[in-house]
This record gives sequence, C-alpha cells and structure tokens, in this order.
Amino acid sequence: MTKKKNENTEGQILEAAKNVFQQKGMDGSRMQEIANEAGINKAMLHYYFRSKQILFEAVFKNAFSLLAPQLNKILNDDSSVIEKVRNFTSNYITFISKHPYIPTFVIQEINRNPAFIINMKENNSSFPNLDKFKKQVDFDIEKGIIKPINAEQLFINIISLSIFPFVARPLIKALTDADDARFKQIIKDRKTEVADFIINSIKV
Amino acid sequence: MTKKKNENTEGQILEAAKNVFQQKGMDGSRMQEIANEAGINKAMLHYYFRSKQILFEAVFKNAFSLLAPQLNKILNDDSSVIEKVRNFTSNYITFISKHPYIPTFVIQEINRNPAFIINMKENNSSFPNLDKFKKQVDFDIEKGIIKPINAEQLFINIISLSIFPFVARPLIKALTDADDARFKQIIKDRKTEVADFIINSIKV
DNA sequence: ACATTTGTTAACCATATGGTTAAACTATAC
DNA sequence: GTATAGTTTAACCATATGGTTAACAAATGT
Repeated sequence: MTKKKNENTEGQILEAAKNVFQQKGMDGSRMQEIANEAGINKAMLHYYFRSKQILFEAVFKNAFSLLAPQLNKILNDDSSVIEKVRNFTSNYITFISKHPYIPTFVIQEINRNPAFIINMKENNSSFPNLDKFKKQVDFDIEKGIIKPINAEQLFINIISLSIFPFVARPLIKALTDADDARFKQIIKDRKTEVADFIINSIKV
Repeated sequence: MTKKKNENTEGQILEAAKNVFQQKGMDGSRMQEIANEAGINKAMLHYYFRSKQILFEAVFKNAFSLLAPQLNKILNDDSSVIEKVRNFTSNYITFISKHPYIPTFVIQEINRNPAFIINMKENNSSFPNLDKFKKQVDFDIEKGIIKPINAEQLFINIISLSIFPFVARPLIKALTDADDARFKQIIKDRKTEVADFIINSIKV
C-alpha cells in the first residue's frame, strides 16, 4: 500500500517548516519559503499538510512537546525541592541553549492564539501539573527546610529566571553590552548561578 | 502654515496603530485594520506615515521609550541596591500591569528585527546603561551589605522576575490553572514577592 | 475674493500569497 | 506488461495587501 519515491519528504517538510516558523512566526512565514527550504514544490506542502494552519500546528505541537517533559520532570519526580531547583535550572538552560528558538516561538505563538495552549491542556494527559510540587514545597516549609513561600510564585520565579534570558536575548545583549561570546558565557554561568540565587533565597 | 480640519488625526492614527500592532505584531497587522480602528481612510495612513514600516517604527519607538526611563531610574539614581530592588520591582510590575502588551510587543519585535534595538542604542543617548549599577553592587558587596554576585546576573534576574510573567501570561495561566482573577492576584502579590525573593537571596 | 496649501476620499494598481488543478511520473500489485 | 495507487510538478486562480492617484474639500494667507 505504501508507495514512496522519497520516504522522508514529510520529514523534510517538517524540518524546513520548523526552521522557518520558529524564526519568523506564523504570520511572518511564507509557504513558498518553506518549500524552497525543503527543496520541493509548494504544492507538496498542501499534499502532505492540507493548509498552512495545519502545518504550523504540527510544528508547534512538536516544539511544545519538547518543553513539557522537562517541566514534568521537576514537577513530578521524587527529589527534594532544593535538588529539583538545581537539576531543573541546569538541565533546562542546557536544553534551551541547544534549541534557543523554542521558548520564543512557543510563547509568541501562544500569545497570538491562546487557544493553542488551552487546547493542549485539555487534550494532553501529560500536560504539566503543579499539584505534587505544591505539596512538596509546603511540606519542606513545614519541616523547616525552606523559608515560607507560595509554591506558585516559586515556580514562576524558577521558570522566569531560566527562560527569560532566551526570550529577551537581543534586549539583554543590548542592555549588558554583550557580544555573542559574552552572552554565551553569561548563559553558561547561569546554569549554576540561577540555582544558587534561588536556593540562597529559600533555604533556611 | 499649520492647517487642520482635524488637529489630532495623526494622534488617532498612532493610537489605532498602537492597539493593532501591539496585539498582532508587525507581520500580523493590516493597514486596513488600523485605518478602520482609527475611523479613517487607508490612504490617510500613507499621507501621515509614508509606509507601514515607518508607522510601525513610530509605534515601536514610543513603546520602547516608555520602558527605558523605568530602567534608567533603577540604574542611575542614588538609592542603595536593596532599595532599588524594592522600588524597581514594585514600580515596574505596577507600570506593566497598566500596559500589559508593551513587553511582549517590544521583545517580539526586537527578536524579529534585532537591528531595532541596536539602532536605538546608537542613536539614543538615554539608552539604559549598567555602569553605575555595577559599581554600586560591587561596592555593597565589599561593604558586606550583600552577598557576592555578578551585577549583570543580578540585573538579569531582576528584569526576568519582573517581566517574564507578562510575556508568558497565557503559558503561566495554563500551568498554574489560574483564571484571569487569580492571575491578577498572582501579579499583585508579585509587587512585593519578587523584591522579598531577591533580597532574601542577596542580603547578608 | 481667490489662490495656495493642507487634509480627505474613492477608486485603482501591482504584486504577493495561500491554495487548487490536471497532467506527468514512479513504484508496486497482479 | 499493464493497471493501480501514491507522489511530484508547472501552471493557474482568487483574494488580500501595501501603496498610489486624481479629484475634491477645507482652511489659510494676501
């Protein structure tokens, strides 16, 4: 049943679409540019993905599915709050360094169409959930391991410190007078700096 | 010399353009929609602002010029580092709460075209500068008022914690299961939470 | 008063863009 | 080998979009 001159045309399209969409966003991307990048005819895009919207959603879901597991890890594993902070910030910053377009892309497109994430939440059973993390934070506070803090606020602080520098990269480069090498170094330092900063703040 | 049937047509255009551009971005915005929003003919846009690009830049510069002074304040006034952290986080979060589209808009468009901010930096003598803040941090560290920390990293932490929740609002709402009212409350709490969090971390 | 400058509009234009079609091509099934 | 189903392409289409034009309206200078 399955015929194929080129088995991975669909894969080439997704790879090309990822590159173009993640750099230019849904509105700024052109089907022709994606076709060129994939080295194929524009009509092929519509053959494999009926519309720009459908192709875009495939790319978006794929990008989001790379972020979610990282969040679940910190939220649901059994290490202590302080261990989690150290592991998560280091792992996340390392991960995003390898895929620097993802956070900007995901956040930008969620802002453009908040229905995306609402949909994701409803239809994705592995959508990150804070329940366990909250309990753990409250437990550690009671045990006197960490200072009192609202778990949601702590969570927001953790992801803000980890993600924002990537989202605001050109802004931060301009404000700190950093060239590419210096920015890279700043990010590298943050793999431990962020954890130290948070732990200093919450540790008793 | 100055004739005017309608003195503030230009102002109406800028207001309409601001609304449309800040919600939909450069690529997602249509000149026709801006004209409709302003209640005028599309040709008028080109009469007052030669092109979409020029109109966009007027809106962008205006938005950026609202953010910069707030940064300069923390960077250049004479209060102590700890006072600055408290004042800045509270003021900034209050300010952005009133203009929630600005950070997303500015960051998104800087990412789309980093030349914007490089240009801004070169041609704007009041572009925020970290020199004084750095000296102050180093001085306070030496005096033993705050723990050792790299001033740039501290600065990045401050703006990350203050700005990110606005940029990632739909994401944070989904992750924390917050409705609009709850999100508003979380932001309100952050006006003091963020300062407490930072000061806990750096105070000796 | 009337000429000149400024402001405003409707109609128009060229091009870009997402999407479609019909025909050609390729691999497999029989 | 030839029918069949999947794959690929060039040409095409309708519409949207940024921008222009030419004529008209209102204000101002003299």
